[in-house]
Amino acid sequence: MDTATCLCKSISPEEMEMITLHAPNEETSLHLAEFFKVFGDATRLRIIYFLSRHELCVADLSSLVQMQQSAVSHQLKLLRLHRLVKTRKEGKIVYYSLDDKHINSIFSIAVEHLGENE
Amino acid sequence: MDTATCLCKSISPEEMEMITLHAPNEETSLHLAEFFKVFGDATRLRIIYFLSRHELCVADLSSLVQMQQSAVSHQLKLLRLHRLVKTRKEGKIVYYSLDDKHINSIFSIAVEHLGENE
DNA sequence: TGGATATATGAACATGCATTCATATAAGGA
DNA sequence: TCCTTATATGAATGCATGTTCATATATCCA
Repeated sequence: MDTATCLCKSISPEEMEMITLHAPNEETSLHLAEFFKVFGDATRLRIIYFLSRHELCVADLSSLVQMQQSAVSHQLKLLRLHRLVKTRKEGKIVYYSLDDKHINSIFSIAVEHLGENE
Repeated sequence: MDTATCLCKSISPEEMEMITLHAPNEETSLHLAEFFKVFGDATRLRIIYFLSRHELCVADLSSLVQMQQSAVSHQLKLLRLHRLVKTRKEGKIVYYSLDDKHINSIFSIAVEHLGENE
């Protein structure tokens, strides 16, 4: 692991410098990675799908995704932490709904990508 | 874990049925999750960033992301598997470049999301 | 052919994380 | 107040995965 000089001589030192300078810093790439990680789980994706169709309580989500209430609660906590869902409490019942308008755009692009391969 | 009937009575059985019927099947959500998982790692994100700026050989990538050549190769293999990068061989040197036009759109949306929170 | 360089890859290891189980909290009803 | 129901949460567990080390393959050069 030496300094970032181009070994292949296919790219000028100036260009190399530019690329390095404008690279996202460690913090930024970590944040981005954390964000994408949230979508990297089938259960969470299904939860997000159901919430995109209708506001739902935990029990309903639990039966829709066919997972234990505890598992769903844990996942919802993570989604809340990343501000992808919001809650509304009514007595004992907590209603969850989506809290991010970007989600659908991100999904459609991902689906496009998958559609083009194979 | 019982069948998907609405427990909260906040949503009609017909609507519940519709939501369930149109839900992405297990295979689809798994594929989507796999796709997002690829972006859920800071090292891979940095590799993708550098490749978005310039075609690069493994050694250059290795010094740019400051990781061992082996680690970079492993990650590149994963990116290749998901058809996010493509390769071009010239003698001993293998040049990598991006092979997905959706990547930038996905990134800009993610950055938007992060920008809006805090 | 032998050596050097660029890249790929398998095994090992450590860490992260999704799920489960048990239990806590909170609210409503009897 | 006691019981039931809805949700949250901490600890434990098992599996996935990123990195490293050692080594294999492939290409170029002398």
